[in-house]
Amino acid sequence: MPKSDSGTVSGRRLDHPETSRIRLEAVLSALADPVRLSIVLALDEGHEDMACVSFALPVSKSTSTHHFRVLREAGVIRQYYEGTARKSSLRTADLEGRFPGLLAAVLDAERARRG
Amino acid sequence: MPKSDSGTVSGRRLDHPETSRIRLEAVLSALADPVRLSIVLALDEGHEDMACVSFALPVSKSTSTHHFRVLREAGVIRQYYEGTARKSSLRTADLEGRFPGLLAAVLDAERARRG
DNA sequence: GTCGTACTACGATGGTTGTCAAACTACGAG
DNA sequence: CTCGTAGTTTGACAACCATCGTAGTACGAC
Repeated sequence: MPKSDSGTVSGRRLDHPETSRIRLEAVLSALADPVRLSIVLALDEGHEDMACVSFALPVSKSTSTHHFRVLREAGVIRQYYEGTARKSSLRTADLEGRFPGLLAAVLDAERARRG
Repeated sequence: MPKSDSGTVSGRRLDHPETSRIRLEAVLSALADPVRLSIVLALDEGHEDMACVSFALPVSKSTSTHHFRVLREAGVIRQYYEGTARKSSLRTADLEGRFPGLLAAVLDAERARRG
């Protein structure tokens, strides 16, 4: 059984792409969904230790799981288990290194749109 | 019958969104396709007066038409008729005004990926 | 151990998308 | 007018995607 570095046993492997293998198209289509944009925006505003359930998304739990997985597999977020909760954080530095200015531009645009 | 300002009669209306109504998600998903990214990259590299056919895209004519329309309706490009040819140009300034840094970041990333 | 919480996995469904071929339209040249 | 070129439109199809409900798993608390 694999152990995560936070000390808890995870029933499933969470595979994140290496920074150098993050694909531009995957990131763009990951960000091209309103629900996922909300998640990314919330993570950027300091809610790094939020569990999935605390986002109050307008979709069901299974749909949430789906969106978080899309973001993770695209390389936009990192997820790790902590007890029964799954914490998420933005891969800000990784994305900035690979696609300079991209994430910031998207976040600025979305923040402007919201008022 | 509507006349375009280039002097030729167009059989169909080409509706472009106003700059202020360009939606972030539409732009992101328009750019999240390899064929469309190729088009945008080519337009940015100075082929502004290219007709659709000169892009040598790896898809059929009708698929080309489809992709150009998606880009136009998202507000990424502008199209106008000139004889039988349909010329396209990037709405660089419009996009920069609405989503500062976004297009540049995407173009840089894609150019880097292509070597 | 049992219970509750948080999330995942599976299966289904309706909608969107990328693709094509075939038929059509608009323009310019001869 | 006829022909060729450039692009559109339509209809089709398969693949994908966002969504859901239900059932299941992993963990912490008790």
